[in-house]
Amino acid sequence: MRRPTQGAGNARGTGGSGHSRGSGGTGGSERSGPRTDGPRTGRPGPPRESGENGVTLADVAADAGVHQSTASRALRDGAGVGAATAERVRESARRLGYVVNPAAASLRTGRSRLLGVLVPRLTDIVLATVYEGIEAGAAAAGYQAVVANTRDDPAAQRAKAERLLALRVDGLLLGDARGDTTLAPELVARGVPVALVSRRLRGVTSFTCDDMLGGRLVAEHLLALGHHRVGVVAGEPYASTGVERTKGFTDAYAEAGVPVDPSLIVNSSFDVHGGERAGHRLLAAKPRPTAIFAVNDFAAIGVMGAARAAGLVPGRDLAVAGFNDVPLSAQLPIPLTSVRSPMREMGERAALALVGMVEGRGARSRRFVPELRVRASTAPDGASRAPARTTN
Amino acid sequence: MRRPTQGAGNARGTGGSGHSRGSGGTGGSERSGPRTDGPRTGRPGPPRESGENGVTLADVAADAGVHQSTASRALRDGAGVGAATAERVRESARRLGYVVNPAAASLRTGRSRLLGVLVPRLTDIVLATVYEGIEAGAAAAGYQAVVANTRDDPAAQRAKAERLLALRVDGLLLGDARGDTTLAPELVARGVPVALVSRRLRGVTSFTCDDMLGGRLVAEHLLALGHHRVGVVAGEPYASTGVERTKGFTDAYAEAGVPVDPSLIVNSSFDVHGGERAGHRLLAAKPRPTAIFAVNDFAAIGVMGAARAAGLVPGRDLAVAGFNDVPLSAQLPIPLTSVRSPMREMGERAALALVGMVEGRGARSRRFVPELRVRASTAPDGASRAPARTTN
DNA sequence: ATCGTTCTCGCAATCGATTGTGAGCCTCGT
DNA sequence: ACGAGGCTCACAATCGATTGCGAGAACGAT
Repeated sequence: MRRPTQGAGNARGTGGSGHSRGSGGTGGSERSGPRTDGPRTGRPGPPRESGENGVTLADVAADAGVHQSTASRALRDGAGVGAATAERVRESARRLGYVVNPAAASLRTGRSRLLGVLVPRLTDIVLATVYEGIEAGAAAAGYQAVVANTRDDPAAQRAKAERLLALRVDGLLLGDARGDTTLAPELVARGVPVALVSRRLRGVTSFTCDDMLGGRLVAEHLLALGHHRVGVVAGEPYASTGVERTKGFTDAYAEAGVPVDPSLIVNSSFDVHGGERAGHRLLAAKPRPTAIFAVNDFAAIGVMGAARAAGLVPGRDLAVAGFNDVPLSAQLPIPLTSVRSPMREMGERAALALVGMVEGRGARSRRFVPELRVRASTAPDGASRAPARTTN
Repeated sequence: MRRPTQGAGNARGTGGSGHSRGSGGTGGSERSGPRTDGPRTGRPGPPRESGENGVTLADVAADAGVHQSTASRALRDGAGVGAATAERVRESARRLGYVVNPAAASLRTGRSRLLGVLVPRLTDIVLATVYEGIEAGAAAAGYQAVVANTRDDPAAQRAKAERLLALRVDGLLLGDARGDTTLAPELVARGVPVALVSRRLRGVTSFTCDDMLGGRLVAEHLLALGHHRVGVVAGEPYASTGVERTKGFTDAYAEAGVPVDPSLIVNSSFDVHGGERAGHRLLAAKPRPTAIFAVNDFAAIGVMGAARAAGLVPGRDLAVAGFNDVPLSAQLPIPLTSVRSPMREMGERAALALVGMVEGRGARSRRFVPELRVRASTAPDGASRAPARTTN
């Protein structure tokens, strides 16, 4: 009795709910009835299976006995479609194993539901963890994340960003923002929805750890332990993470009336090797520092290696603290004192926020608060002062 | 002011190369000539900017003064298009900043140039490294890789695979194949181009390290050092990597007439924690083993931690060997003996091979040969035998 | 000078999903 | 009972790129 439209078997053995459709299928005309048979010159062959299983929206619509448009609406928000009809369509879709073709939808809507993500390198467990959060956040919002490694190389960043944009991602999440580069602002100026994770940049919404605070926490801890001559392995100068962790640390020391000797602040790469090199340099300083703060756990591990090479036992002869608290840090032979930052959550919130921007809801930057994790690598400075007790 | 459709200035000052085309534009009729003006009910509004910058193939064609089809061919392989014309089209595309819309192309061709990748977890540096290779290989072939973490959970593997398939990836690269699961074979049966990386599975083309050989290399090394009572941290039983490394190792020992005590072979997760637990168990064995082979570097680090906790110095009181030779291993306080596997290359070749399968060229499995890296963590067994010299 | 080949290029039809507009049909009020 | 107002649904037109087929041009051969 309802929409006569076409025949299309609907073989469901449902008993009642009589939507029998009066006119019946008239068994014939496959296509949409009367058609101004237009000029029929070309004879393009069909490309191939549509997608996963070849089931298209038209198939679902035919099966449910409704028009494609109705089926489409029913499968989306269901607005403007009767409850019963919607359910029938959903059932058909389920039974037929229908899966929307994102290419078709994207072509029509102009949105891909893809989020591009740029990271220095996924082999850096910190970024990998952040990415796990991004993936989860994106998925929760119905988006798919697509990552690319840029090795912190400006040219690669630009190239990968364009590549992702060519893929028509709806937005870009940058985990490799550099203070000495203009890529991020340029993208924003171009109207591309952009958000930063892990590293900050003025003028671009970002989701980061409160690195200044993190650095300060370490400083306060070392100060309480009586360390007055301290070194800092500061990371790369173009990354806000290292810069701000260092600043928070030195600010706190300065406020305590014990300014950090500038010559004891050295830059480095964020890996074990970089930390090792920096460690050697710091340990060769005239009065040797009694504690070293590395802005990254792996760099801290490198520092511990350098200490050993110098015949020092980390935690006894030299206090060492890191940052990020990667799982490995707590399992080290000499567990590493570190600052825990909610990496996964940062990624998740960043992804959700970017989706918000994409969908017109806008978003505000957010800084997550870090927590100090004291372990064996930082012990009271046996030489200069009375050890202060710290609740572990 | 958008696409000029017809005439379109083509402001190029090119002089000759007379491809004047008799009929010329005739500047008139917008649409395709005669048309049975169909009923014109709906009046759908334009969705939005097409993509990156709104430049479409039609714009390029108009700018170059050719038909879309010609422009399309010119920008692709250039087959069937005059050299001069092709160059002119390419120039227009370049100047206008044209970028193909993958959604449109995908819709028409049925192929997305997307490669789906499944890994247990990107926070595992081994897989992250493999993925770097995959990304590079895919990019080199003009494809984009899309990863998802499955945490080695069968349900998640299935869910993520379907998700990726729904995205219409052209093929799937599995880095998390489990021997106790049928997902991979099922996908193959469904006709989905599938390749495995890192782990193997009978009947599915894979790109792996020759893990048996790797295990054997470690065994030979430890045998040469005189270790007769050895333990194995074997990893997860569902991963071919751990299983085969263990088998290669025990086979070699058996062949040498020194079968490994089955009670000294314990499974474990592939991380530090797992290695630590397994290490404790092994070190509690009646006659304590003098050497332990962990099928994964992180597990080996855990073993070293367990050794320390037991008052043993790795490399002196207990030989420890790992597998994969991640960068960290060589930088450890006590550098770890490990087996180097070409992780990045494996990923790259796997991606290239998958592309080959997608494009109809097929591909054969391949096993990469590993290399032993001897370091301080394995020293001659001071107790039982005369140390054999090994060329480092 | 005429005919046949080989190239080039334009035509128009898709691919599958989305959506503004308007036409039915039902319900409810008076 | 009849009209108004609401809901539901169908129409058909896109989105942008690809492609089989055929027409026309250019060129060589006889």
